[in-house]
Amino acid sequence: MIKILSTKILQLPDPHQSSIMDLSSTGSLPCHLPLSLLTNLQNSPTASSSSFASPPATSSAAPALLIHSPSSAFRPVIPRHLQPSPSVDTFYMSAIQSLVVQTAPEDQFSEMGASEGTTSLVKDENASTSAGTILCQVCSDKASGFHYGVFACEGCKGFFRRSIQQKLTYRACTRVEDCLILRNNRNRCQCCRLKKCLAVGMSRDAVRFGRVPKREKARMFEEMQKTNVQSQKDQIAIQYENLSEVMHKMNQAFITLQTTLEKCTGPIYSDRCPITSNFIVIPLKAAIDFANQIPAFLSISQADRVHLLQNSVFDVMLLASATSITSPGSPQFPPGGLSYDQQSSTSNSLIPQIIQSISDRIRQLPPQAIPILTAIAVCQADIMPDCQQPSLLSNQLWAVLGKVGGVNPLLIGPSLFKDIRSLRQWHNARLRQVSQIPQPHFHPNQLLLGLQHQQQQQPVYLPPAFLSPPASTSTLSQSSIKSEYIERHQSIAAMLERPRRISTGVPEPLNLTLPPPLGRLPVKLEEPDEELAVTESKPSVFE
Amino acid sequence: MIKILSTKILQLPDPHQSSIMDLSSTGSLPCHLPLSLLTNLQNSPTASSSSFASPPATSSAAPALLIHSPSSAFRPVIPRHLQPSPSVDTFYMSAIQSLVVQTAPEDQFSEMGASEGTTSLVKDENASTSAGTILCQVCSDKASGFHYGVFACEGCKGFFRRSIQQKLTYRACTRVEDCLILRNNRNRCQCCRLKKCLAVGMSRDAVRFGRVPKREKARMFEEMQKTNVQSQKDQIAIQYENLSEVMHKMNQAFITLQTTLEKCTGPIYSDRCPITSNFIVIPLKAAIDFANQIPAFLSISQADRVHLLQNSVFDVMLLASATSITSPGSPQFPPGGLSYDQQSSTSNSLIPQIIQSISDRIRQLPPQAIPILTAIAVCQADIMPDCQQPSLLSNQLWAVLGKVGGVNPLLIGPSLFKDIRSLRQWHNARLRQVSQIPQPHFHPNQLLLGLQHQQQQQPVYLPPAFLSPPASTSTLSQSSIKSEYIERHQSIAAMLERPRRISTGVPEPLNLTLPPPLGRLPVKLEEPDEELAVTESKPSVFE
DNA sequence: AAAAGAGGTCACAAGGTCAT
DNA sequence: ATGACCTTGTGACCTCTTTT
Ligand SMILES: [Zn+2]
Ligand SMILES: [Zn+2]
Ligand SMILES: [Zn+2]
Ligand SMILES: [Zn+2]
Repeated sequence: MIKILSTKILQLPDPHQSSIMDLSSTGSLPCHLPLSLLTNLQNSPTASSSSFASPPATSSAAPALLIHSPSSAFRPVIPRHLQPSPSVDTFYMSAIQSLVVQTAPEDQFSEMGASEGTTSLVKDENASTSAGTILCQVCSDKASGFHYGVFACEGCKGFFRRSIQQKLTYRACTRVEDCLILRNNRNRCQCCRLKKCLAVGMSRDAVRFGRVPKREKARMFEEMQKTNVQSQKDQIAIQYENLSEVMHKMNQAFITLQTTLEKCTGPIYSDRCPITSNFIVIPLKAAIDFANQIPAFLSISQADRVHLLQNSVFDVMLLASATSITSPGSPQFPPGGLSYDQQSSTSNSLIPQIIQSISDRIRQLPPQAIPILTAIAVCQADIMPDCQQPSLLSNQLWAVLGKVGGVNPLLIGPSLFKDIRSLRQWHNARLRQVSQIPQPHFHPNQLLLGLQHQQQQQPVYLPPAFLSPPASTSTLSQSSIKSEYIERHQSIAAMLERPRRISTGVPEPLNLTLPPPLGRLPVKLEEPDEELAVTESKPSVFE
Repeated sequence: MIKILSTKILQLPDPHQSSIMDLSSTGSLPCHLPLSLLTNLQNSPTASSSSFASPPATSSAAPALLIHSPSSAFRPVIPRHLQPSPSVDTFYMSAIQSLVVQTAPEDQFSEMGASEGTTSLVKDENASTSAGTILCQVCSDKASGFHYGVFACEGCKGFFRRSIQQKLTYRACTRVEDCLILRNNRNRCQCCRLKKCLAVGMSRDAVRFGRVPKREKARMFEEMQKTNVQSQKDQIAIQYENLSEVMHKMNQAFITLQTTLEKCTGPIYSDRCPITSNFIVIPLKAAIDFANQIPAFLSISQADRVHLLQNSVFDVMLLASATSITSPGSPQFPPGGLSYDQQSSTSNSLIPQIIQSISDRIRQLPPQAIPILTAIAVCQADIMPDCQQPSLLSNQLWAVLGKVGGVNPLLIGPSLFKDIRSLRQWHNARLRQVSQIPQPHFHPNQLLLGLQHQQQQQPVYLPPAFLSPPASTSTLSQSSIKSEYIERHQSIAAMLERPRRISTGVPEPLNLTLPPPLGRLPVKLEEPDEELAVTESKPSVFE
């Protein structure tokens, strides 16, 4: 019995350093925050699956929490037992989901239990690496079958056939004969393509005709799985080949993030639909835009992207605002500055101190390390055991960090993330706790983080959806409620320019390398078409 | 037990010339060696069974020659009576075994006598020709039964049926209508396939229905044996059809071997695990890689391959380094040149002279003959009476040698091999003799070949494992010692990239042959076939 | 009945075609 | 030159028939 050794993910920087802070201690040190945005952008508990079991007991009894209830339509009540994850701040969860998914869900299909239409659409788009489709062992395109002994796409099959029929010899590689062969670039270097074909075992002697023996199918499947893992690695690695390019891209994205965040400080007016407030959506969008600029971030699956972003917006905001150019460490950042409320009974007054400490530690790092650290914060926001793509990505980022930042960030990074995560968890717990003990005349976001306004102008109201139950679109059973959410998300999506959709997950590094359309164009017979040509056996024009 | 009648192997060049050298003579002529690698890569006695009884008599008198004792941890002592074969350099034996097998040894199976897991894996790969399955008389694939008067596989059965049903006429053969029909290429020439079908007696009139009387089965079995022998021949012959291709492949492999050997000269440090030294493993790997590039070498059984390589590494090194491009006959090859120690009491000082003489003779041969000669050295390293595959292979190689090198190499070759074999035997005897009297402060390789350092830089230490008892994984009974070896071999395997799987000549591309243990058994069980194959004396692995 | 081959079936791959 | 389709086999399984 041959055991397939799992491709061990090498964890570059092991977080062996322990946290230096204990969030359970108390104190009373008021402190100005340069991080006011944090008070408006929250995220969910880190491990949502672990908190599955026990939803808060008080949830179902929620009375009228808010005085200014903008519109009760924004607060659909969904029975707890239908909710898979009892996260509180479902508004942002849903908003992030919408912003990431960015494709209009199709209502007509989403009713059915298995969510046939929507789910398959979304899944098919980028789950080709992990799910059932077989990939070409040469270029990781979709394989059309088992050709010359390996799974190969039509392109590689034809290429190899031509190569061996007329014993073609190609011009030598312009590089070191190590070109990564992917769908996008498989036509750039014939030499390396043929080399890869031979390397994966293509051979005229290995042809297999006829029906596939059933006993071999399972083995083929295993083989294919390994290839998929490899192609995922390649897909990620190829986008980190050029270090300076990576750094430039990340720096630009980070600067954009910071400037966007600085511009969109403002109050949330409770008398308007909160979704229309730029104060809420723009920062979210900025964080997502930044994440999308992380090289190869769009190569990982959409579900993972959503999950990662839902768990890392806090961290991104913290890192971005702590090193903001206009307010490097000074409390000038919030126009109406906020400070933690040390009077709040349940608030931990050490929190401001901790935030300040974290900010200081961040600022002591070399400036070029910050964007990478922020990217890492996104990519390892949560441990996702069933998918290693984020780990591959964060490993790449750690490597970049080591190259540009030296050893110091590598050492500081893990403990820094640990502390940020602790802070995030405290924050989330606070959020949950507040939503469970509603008060009359409750001023949401004062309690939410134990904040109070120092300057009484510009009251900041959290949107009521903040306290809504989660609106996970895949688990909703009531269509009316669901469509409501869908409407919201569509409004969000419509407000923002539609990001380019990631075509079929893996092999599309978005704007990096545009695949030149070679060969005959596919006729593209969409499968849900009418049966116009189904009944007739051959609608061929030659007959 | 059924013995396969050996088809008389025609010995092309009969080694009628007698050896010109007598290794028992003595002398004292120091000599530089251009063959320093030989001092580090040894192999076992040629005929292990014959040298079983009497180690050299002078062995017991060796005094303490060496001062530096390497770490004794590498010298596990196993009682002599546990060792089936008294070969000394078991380290290399085991290493070769590991490198050839190239699959991680499976401890759980190798304990049992029949070696259920590992052996069956190995056997299945290339012993299908000799074992109990009936082969198709047309293409040597596994026959599915008696079709149209002959044993045929499903493919040939269907092909013939189609041919006679719709009286198909195929396009004429592009060659001389002499294509060898084998499983791998049976679809390349329909013309010759049909011709072969008719040649072996396929006919619509020969159909036979119903149950087969047991009387006939014996006769069928004999028929099958002939088919097996023929298929082995074909399998080898088909890989020697294209002479230029063969030559190109062999030349490339030989050049790779030489350059690899030249690069990995260096000392072996006794303070490190010798297995991690490239100086030891890389040359071994290079020799094996060269052998694997010999056309049809991988078509012979794995056990034979191991045996041949274990007995021919010495010869390969000698041939490769004697004709090394960078040091053609000059002593520049070893960085710290070595010479034979004429002071050693038991050393035969004629040896350097002999090596020099052999090297000179090798270099007088046409250059294109050297790779083939080296391949022949591998393939007829030892006489293996129970299997004629190596003989078939070396016959092919002799034929190639005659074509490209003319008659001279054919005449010189046999005597050259005889002398090399004598040298090898002397060398092995020396090795054995040294290892049997371990001394404190023993310096292995000075004694091993009676060498001393002329220039004191770059001391060359043989790894102590050189003197270890054999580590044949199947015969070791002490698990602790065994695991030690296994650990070593795994480290070897891990250090080297796994060789590409060969899809060429071998009937099965290696990893595809593993039966999947998933779910229920394949629809067609293997067992009923065996009754047909052999009457009752089948040592099936399934029983 | 049981065994075993003839013939059929049809999932599948090699090779050709030709718009791109 | 490429690659999406197409045609032409191929052969693993299946059913059916014949024999013991
Ligand atoms: Zn491909
Ligand atoms: Zn290239
Ligand atoms: Zn056949
Ligand atoms: Zn032919």
